[in-house]
Amino acid sequence: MISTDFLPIDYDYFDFQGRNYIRIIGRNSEGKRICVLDTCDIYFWAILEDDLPQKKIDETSKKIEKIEIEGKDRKTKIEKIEVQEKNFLGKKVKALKIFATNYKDLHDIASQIDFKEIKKRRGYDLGFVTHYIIEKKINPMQWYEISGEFANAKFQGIENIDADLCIEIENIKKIDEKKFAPKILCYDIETDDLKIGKGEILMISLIGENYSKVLTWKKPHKKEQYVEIVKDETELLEKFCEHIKKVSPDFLIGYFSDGFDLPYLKARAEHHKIRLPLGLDGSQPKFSRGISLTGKIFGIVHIDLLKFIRTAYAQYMQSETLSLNEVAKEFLGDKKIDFKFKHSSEIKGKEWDDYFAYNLHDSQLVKNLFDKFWPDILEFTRITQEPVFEVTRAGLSKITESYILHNLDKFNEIPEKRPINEEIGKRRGIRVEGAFVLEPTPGMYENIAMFDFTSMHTSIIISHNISSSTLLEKKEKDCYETPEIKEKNKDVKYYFSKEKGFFPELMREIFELRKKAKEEYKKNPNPITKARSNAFKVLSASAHGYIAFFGARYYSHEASASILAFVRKYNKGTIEKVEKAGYKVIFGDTDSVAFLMKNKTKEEVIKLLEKLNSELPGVMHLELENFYKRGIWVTKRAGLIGAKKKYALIDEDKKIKIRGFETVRRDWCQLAREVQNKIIKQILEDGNEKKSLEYTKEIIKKLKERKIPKNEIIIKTMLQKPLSEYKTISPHVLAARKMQEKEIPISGGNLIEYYISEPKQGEKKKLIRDRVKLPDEKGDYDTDYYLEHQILPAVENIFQVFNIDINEIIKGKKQMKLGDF
DNA sequence: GGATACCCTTTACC
DNA sequence: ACGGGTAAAGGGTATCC
Repeated sequence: MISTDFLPIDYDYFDFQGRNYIRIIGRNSEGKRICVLDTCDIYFWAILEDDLPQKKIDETSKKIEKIEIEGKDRKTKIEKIEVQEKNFLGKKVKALKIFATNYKDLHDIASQIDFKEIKKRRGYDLGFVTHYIIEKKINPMQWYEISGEFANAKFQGIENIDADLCIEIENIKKIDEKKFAPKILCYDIETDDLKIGKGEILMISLIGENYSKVLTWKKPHKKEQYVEIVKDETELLEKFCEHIKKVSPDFLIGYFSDGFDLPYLKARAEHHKIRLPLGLDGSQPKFSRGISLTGKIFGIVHIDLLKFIRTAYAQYMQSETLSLNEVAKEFLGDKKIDFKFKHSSEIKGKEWDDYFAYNLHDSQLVKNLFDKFWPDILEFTRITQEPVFEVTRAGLSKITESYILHNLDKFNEIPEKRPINEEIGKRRGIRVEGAFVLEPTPGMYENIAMFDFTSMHTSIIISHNISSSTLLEKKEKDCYETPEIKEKNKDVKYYFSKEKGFFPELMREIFELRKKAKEEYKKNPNPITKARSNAFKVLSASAHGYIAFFGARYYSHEASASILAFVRKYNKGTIEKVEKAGYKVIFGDTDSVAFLMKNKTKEEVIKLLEKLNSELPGVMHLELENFYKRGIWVTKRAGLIGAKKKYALIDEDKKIKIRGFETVRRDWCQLAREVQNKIIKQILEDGNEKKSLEYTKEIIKKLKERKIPKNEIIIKTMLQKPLSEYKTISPHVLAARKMQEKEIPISGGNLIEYYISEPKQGEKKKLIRDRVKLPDEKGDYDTDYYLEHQILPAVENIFQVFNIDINEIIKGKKQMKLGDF
C-alpha cells in the first residue's frame, strides 16, 4: 500500500475486462507525475410509473436483469438493480437504479427496456468522466490524499505511461489546498500556407518557465541562442515531440491551436508518414469535431486560449476581434511584432531572424496571457467541477449545465436527458416575446440619473421560483403567477409552485456566492478573488440564456416566456413609478431606466431608489447605475422617431459612455467612426455643436482633397459563414470572392477588408459592390461614397438635435462649387 | 426601366 | 447546436406600374 497527496488534472477512461476505468493524470506536491486508476458504480435510472405494486416492480426488475449486450470486444451485463426513492424534476418518484458493466452500453440497455411500467430512463448520457466525478467526487484541480496499490502488475501496458507513479486507488480524502505551479509550454507555428497541411511548417516556437526556443529548418542570418536548427521538416516535427517529452508539461497552450497549430502538425506528420507521439503513453493527438475542431493529447492538457477567452471574457472586452494581437493589447498592453508576411521563397538573409523573433514573441504573448488567465481557468474548473480540457472549451450553456449536474445530489435529483434532434428542432421553432425597450424622445438633456436591476433575469428566476420543474399545470391556491403573456392565438399566464425548486435554488446559491466573491474581491483584491468573482458573474448572467437554449437539459419555453414577462413588467413598472415621482423618463432598455433630475437633488433620487427597492420582491434589487451631466438621444435614420439603443452620456468625471452609435460599430470605416466620436465628445463636453460643425466641415474638405489616408477609409466586415451560403452578394462578400480568386484562404469568421473606389469613366454608379477593391488593390477611393455613405450618415442625426441640416450645408457648398466652374 | 418595399446581413444593446 | 430577444442600418433583390 502506498500513499501520496494528489492533484487531478487530466481525465480519460479505458476499458479493462469489459469495465470502464478512469485514468487521471495529475501531480503530487513534490512535482511528481501521478497516474491514478479507478472505477466506480456504473448505472442509470429507470423511473417507474406511479403507484406500481411491488409485484410489478419485481417482475420488471427480473425482465431487466436478463438483458445482455454483446459487443465486439465486450459483454455488458446487468449487475444489480435497486429500488430507490428519488426526485425527478422536483417530483417524488420511485426509480430503479440499474447497475451494468460498461457505461458505453447504458444507452443500448435503456432503449431495450421500453416497458409500460417504466415512465422514463435517465442518467445514461452524462459521459463517463462526468459520471465518475459526480460519483466519486474526485474533482479536478482540488487536492486529495490518496492511497492504493501499484497498478503496474494488474494493468497491462500501464508501464508505457510516462508517469512517476501509477496507483489504483483504494482510499481518497480531500485535503487543504497546497501550492501548485503548473508546468506549462506555449507553442506557435509558422507556415507557408494557411490551409491546414498545405504548406510546410517553417518553424515552431516554444516558451515555458525559463524556456525559449525556436525550432526551424531554415537558415538564420545571425544565429540567436534560442534558435535550434534541424535538417528538414520531418526532423522539425520529431524535435518538437522530443522537446515536449523533455519538458513534460501539464499544459500545452496555443492560440487558435485547436483550429490551426495542432491539426497542422498532425497533417504534416501524416504527409511525411511519421507519428506525432505527444501523449504520455506515446499516443498521437486525437481530434474530434463538434461545432469546431478540438485536439486532445493524452496526459497533457491541450488548451486553446482563444476558446476560453471567448467564453469567459469576450462579453466584457473592448477589442473588436479576438485576434492574438488585439487580445494581447487589451490584457497585456503588448502586441505582436510587426512582420510583413511573405512566402518563404521570398524571405532572405536577416529577414529570417526577424521571422524567428516574431514567432518566438507570439508564444511569449500566449504565455503571458495564460499567466493572466490561469486563475480564471482554475476557478471555472473548480466551480463547474469539469476537467480543464472541457472547461476551457465550454460555451456558457455547458458551464451552467455542468454546475447543475454536479450539484443535483443535494436535491436527490435524477438528471434530465439531453434533447434529441427532433426535440431540438421543435424547440428552435418556438419564439417568445423578449424585453421592453422604451422609445426615447430625441434631444440633448442635462442632469440625468440611471437605475438598473442587478442580474435582473436571474433575480426573477430566484424570486418567483421559475424553472421547468416548478411550472404548474394549472393555477393553485398559493403560487407565483406571471403577467399576461401574448402567444400566437391567445393570452396565457403561467404558474409556478412556491415549493422551492432545485434550479432556482441553485441559481440562488450562485447568486449568493457571487455576492460573497465580490465582497471578498473588494476586501482583498488579487487575481484569484477577481477570477472567482468573474466566474460567478458569468455563471449568474447565463441562467436565463440557459433555460432558453434549445440544447439545454433544463430548457423550458414556458419558464423563459415567464421570466421575460416579468422583465417587461418590472421595467415598465419602474418607469411608471419614476414618472409618478415627478421625473421625466428619457429611455429604458430591458433592465434600465434613465430620467431627468431637473431641479431634484441626488439625495432625493437615492431616496426614490430606496423606496422602489422596498417594493421589490425576493432578491430583486434596483441600483444606481450613475449620475450623468449631459446626454444625447438621436432620431432613427428614417423618420422622426427616437432611435432605441443609441445614445451617449457624460458623467461628472467627464467619462463618456457611448452606446449603439456608428463609433462603436466595427463595420464602419475609421474616418466616420472617429469624426462621430469626436463630435459626440465635443458636444457632450461643451453643450453645443459649434466646434463640431467646423470640425466636420474641415474633415469633409480634407476628404474631397483626398488628404485622408487610405487606412482610414477601409471598411471591415466579418464573413459570418462560408461564401457559398450567401443569398445576397453584398460588398464584403464580393471582397471575399476577390480574396479567394487571389488564393487567399478565407472562411467563416474572417474579417474582410475593402474600400469603395471611384467609378470608371462613364460608368454608372449602380451597385456599390461593383466598385469594391481590396486594400492593396490600386485605385482612388470614391470621395462621394465616403461623404454620403459614411461621414454624413454618421453625423447628420447628431446635428439634427440642434436643428442643423448638415446635408443642406454640405450640398449647398457643393452646388456653389459647381457654380464656380 | 426606375421607384419602392422587402429581405438579407452585420453588429450593436441588454 | 453548443445562452436569449430587440433593434438599427446598409445594400441587394423582387416587384410594381
